[in-house]
Amino acid sequence: MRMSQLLVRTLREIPSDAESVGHTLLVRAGFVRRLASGIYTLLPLGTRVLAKVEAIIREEQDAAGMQEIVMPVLSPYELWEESGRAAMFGQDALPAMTTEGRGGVFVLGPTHEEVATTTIAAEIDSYRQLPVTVYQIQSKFRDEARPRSGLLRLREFTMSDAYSFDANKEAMVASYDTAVAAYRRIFERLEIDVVPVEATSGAIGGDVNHEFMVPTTIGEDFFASCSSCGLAANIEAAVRRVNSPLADATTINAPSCSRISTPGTGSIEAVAALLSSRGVTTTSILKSIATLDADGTPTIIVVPGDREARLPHGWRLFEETDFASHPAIIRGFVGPVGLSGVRVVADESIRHAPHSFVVGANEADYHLIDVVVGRDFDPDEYGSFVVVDDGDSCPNCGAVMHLQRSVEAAHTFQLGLHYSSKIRNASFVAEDGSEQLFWMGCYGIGVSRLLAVLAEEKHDDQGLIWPASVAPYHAVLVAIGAGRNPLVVETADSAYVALRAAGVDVLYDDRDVSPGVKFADADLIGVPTRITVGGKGLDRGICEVRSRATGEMVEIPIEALLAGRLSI
RNA sequence: CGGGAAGUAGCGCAGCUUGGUUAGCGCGCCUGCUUUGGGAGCAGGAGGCCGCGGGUUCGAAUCCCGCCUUCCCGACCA
Repeated sequence: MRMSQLLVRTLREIPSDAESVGHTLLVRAGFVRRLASGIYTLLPLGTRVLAKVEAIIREEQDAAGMQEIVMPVLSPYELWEESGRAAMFGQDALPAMTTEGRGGVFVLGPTHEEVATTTIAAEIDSYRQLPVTVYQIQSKFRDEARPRSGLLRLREFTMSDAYSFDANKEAMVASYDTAVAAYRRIFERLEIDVVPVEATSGAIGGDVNHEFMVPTTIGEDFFASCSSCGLAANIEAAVRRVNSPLADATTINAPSCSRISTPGTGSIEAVAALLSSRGVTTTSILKSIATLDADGTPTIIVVPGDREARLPHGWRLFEETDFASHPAIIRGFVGPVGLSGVRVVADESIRHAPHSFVVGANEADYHLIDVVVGRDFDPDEYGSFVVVDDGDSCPNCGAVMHLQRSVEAAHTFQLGLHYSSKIRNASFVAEDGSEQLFWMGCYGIGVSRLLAVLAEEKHDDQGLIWPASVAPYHAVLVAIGAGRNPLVVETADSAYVALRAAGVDVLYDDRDVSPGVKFADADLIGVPTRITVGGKGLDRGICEVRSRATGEMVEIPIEALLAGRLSI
């Protein structure tokens, strides 16, 4: 490509809407432009990178036996009612992306489990046709409450999504492992360091699943990882080990519990402040959170006052209407003592606490003091119900865990029968002649997001530094003094032809601008190899070849360049 | 959805407090000349619904009200 023709405008100044360095560079170097919040156009350079990332994904998934298909962006609303996800996404998310068409309502797909299941169900009748894994690379639409950080969190973005169909659980696990292995190779080729972590399945459903996290400062996610055994889990799924029992109820010397007036203290901090004269701190208060568990059963989660409660997957916090229908539970003064008909679960760490606690009295403006766990209330269940923090103990080996800020680059799920049991006719005839449901898996890579991650992780003060595997061009040919030196033009033109003939993806900077501009743009855009042809070098029969990443520069004979070679 | 900030030329900004000539500056763009190995110089030029609507006023980029959009923090999140 001749740069004089390339649709690119580099910006010298920092765009006002860009916060992260990586995104700033993508904008300054002319890869992307914002159309609306969370909606971006990819200009030619950005498009080329995206295409190269997609090509790698295609190659590795094809090699793994996965087959590419193209499913529609639009899907009938009825399909989402069938799977139950119309209700799950709720009043806001799906309708916001719904289009009224002739003859029905169609959803702009946020993901494609329903469509994939329907598609495969129509094509596969027999176990003999299994296993099969299909994938597509396509736009997805999500009603993000808050798009952010450029390409990191978009309302419309490109995703590579794959769906596996198997005859039984063992086969599903095998397909899952195959897909995960393909993902690992993809990230290797992209030169992106990913950490597979255990995760929660969110709105997708299913049991076993992993996220591929990229540790980076622009991450909006956290995962906990063990410093010793390597266990890693998303913050939403991570649990901790509570070490050594410390005491039990019988050894605590506390008077029987009593009510105390605590007007207007709807928070742990307020209670601690009010009762500080009694030596009460946030750690001696129990935080009681009213929730509905995955089955809709009212459940109080009890955790130490200084910790954040972790809601297991599928649970949700009480809303106004829930408090209204459970009058015994008083917002701001929830407690585990004396509640009948309400399940209480507690974090393991309070089980053997060596002291009494302050808890909500389930009465407005009152708390209970001198509450002893095991004496005054007995949780129905103990578990790990706090959000893991830096320094907590690994549930596996007990070593210290650390939190890592990161971006979710991919997510893989073993769905089991989650969708095939809901979508009609998602079954096949098994070897024994019986009708069986598909065992499914689904897999997604956030392709657009990878550009943001790459830009953030691969740059220096001068600009972007693309890995060769995805760089928009392999090399940039810079002609110095082309406007006044016919020999430079002649040589550079010939080199451009020769390099292309040799299979080098080359960007030829033939613009009539100063050398400084050409060098600065070459660095900003981040093409891995820069070839400089100038009058001074021509006099000596050489040109310069420089590595963007290392700055290393070698001189090679003009003849080598004209033969399409970039080394001596 | 809660909190904060901001909308003035393609991009980045000043002007607004204290209303009043023709709304400025830098980058970019166009023309000419000079220049040419790390974002050149001189001269000339084009480009504005001052986010939108209403109000106050003789007069509004500037004051008041409403709305929209964008960014940040949080909530939420596949």
